[in-house]
Amino acid sequence: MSDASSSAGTVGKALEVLDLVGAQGRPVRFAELQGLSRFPKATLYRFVQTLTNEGMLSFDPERQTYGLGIRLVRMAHNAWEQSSLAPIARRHIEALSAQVGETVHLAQLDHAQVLYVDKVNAREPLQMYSQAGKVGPAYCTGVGKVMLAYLDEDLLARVIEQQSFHPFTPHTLNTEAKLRDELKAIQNRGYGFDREEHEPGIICVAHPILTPGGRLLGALSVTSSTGRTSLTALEEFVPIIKETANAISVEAAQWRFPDTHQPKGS
Amino acid sequence: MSDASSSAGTVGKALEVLDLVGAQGRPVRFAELQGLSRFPKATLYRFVQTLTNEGMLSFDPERQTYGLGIRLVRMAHNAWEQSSLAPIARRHIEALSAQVGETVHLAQLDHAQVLYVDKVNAREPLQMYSQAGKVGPAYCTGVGKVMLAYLDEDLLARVIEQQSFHPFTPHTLNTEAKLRDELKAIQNRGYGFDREEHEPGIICVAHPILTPGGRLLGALSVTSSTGRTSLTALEEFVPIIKETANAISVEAAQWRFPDTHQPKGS
DNA sequence: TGGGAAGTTCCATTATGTGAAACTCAGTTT
DNA sequence: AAACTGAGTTTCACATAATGGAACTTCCCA
Repeated sequence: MSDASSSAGTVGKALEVLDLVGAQGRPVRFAELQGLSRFPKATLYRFVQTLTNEGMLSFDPERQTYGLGIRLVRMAHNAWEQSSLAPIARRHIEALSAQVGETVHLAQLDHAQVLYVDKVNAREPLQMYSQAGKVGPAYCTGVGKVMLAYLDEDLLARVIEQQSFHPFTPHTLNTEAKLRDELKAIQNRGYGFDREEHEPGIICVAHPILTPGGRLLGALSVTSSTGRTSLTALEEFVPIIKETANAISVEAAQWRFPDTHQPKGS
Repeated sequence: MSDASSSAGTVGKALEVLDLVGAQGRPVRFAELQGLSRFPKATLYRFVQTLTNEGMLSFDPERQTYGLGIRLVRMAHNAWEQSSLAPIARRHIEALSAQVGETVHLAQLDHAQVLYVDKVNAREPLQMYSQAGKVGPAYCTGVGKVMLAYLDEDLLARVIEQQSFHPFTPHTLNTEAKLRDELKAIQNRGYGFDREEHEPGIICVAHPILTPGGRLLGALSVTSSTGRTSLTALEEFVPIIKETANAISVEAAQWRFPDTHQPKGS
């Protein structure tokens, strides 16, 4: 009961361990984990055992290392398929990318971060950091700022608290005040920009995706580089982007389950 | 203590709920879940709460439905990145696909099923069921049979027990005896075929990926359709496929972690 | 062949999970 | 408008399952 922030129950702790393994980016030995986690050896050991038995972690007996398990991949495939946004948006963002000839990102807000859930590359892909499944900062990406702009104040305050405001580039908005001003501008304008705030040379126009009721679903962006085009040129695409966002939103709203209850059979 | 098969601890039960949600393929209401799960209402409720708080499930307040959460997508990205096979194999299978001009699959064995972990489409993609993250039957796919052929007898017996032997097509090997004969043939030959055993018109050549020590890592296949080519023609590719499998295997073996322990800082 | 570190098991203690039942609160139905 | 319904939520006495210090077993390296 000391910090309510993360994980009270057993399940939460187990997931914490899972994240810890995932965060390393490579399979880890037990001892490494022990050093990183707040749990005593025996406790951690049991978690790792359980998770391995459950298929959420995989154990490599040759190397004596634990990695994220294959069951996760399967689950995530389901997650992606059933998330109301990504599968529906697919063909729309493909069409958009084809029309504008640039890379398109689809993102959602995950806690205080941007999660890229899908990406369609331009014919000549940019060399950049994003990728489906990757997370990025919210305060200095086009999609991130646009989504923040459509959060209600309570949540926004909490999310802003968690931003690092690390100055990735000279253009990064590195204070809450600057960010808040930007969010107001986005609210007025209805869309936002990334002015090389996260990666030098990378710019984008981003647009929110809202339910008809105004709830935030996610955001999409058209991304390019200063070498290829300019913000002014990208802004030309806003009408098409807006249309795409709308189309996704409408389709997502129609996405009802067949009926209140389903037949029980397979 | 009735069936030790699935989930003893709390974590296991929570994951069971998670799978249940995932299995529906669409967001579900609480009542639906209740009907499907073995847990009493209050217990199930708490699980769903916990999982939602943890970000493993997402709750849509408009529709009052639960879906798999966004945290899973993030985890899966990590899983894919740190699995010893998929990221390493990427460029190899891309090269292979470019060379042979056909679709290439990379698969691993997940319990008794084939999990497709990556896929590179030919220039003209086939209309077929596979996709990264999807699972398929082991006894009637090229990659599946090849992997079975390199399992040791103990495990093989257990895995075979779990095959349905459903006759997807007239060519499906629908008995254990037929399958066992086929596995022997594969062991002698070093690679295997799919002779329209899973989907009519879909054929492939599959090759195992083994560690230098002989442990099974996965399998890859070159897939095409009877309309486009023949098994005999596909068999021509075996040397290149074998080479690719080898290259992947070698690279996977070198894939050591930097050192026994890592610095603690972020 | 001994010292040390990694990995594993034990078990008394206690925190956590459990689930029947009671409650709330819509949206019906009478 | 009062009673009913059923989904969703909360409560609380009880029991199971998690906890972690300490002891034990490898396995490696000197």
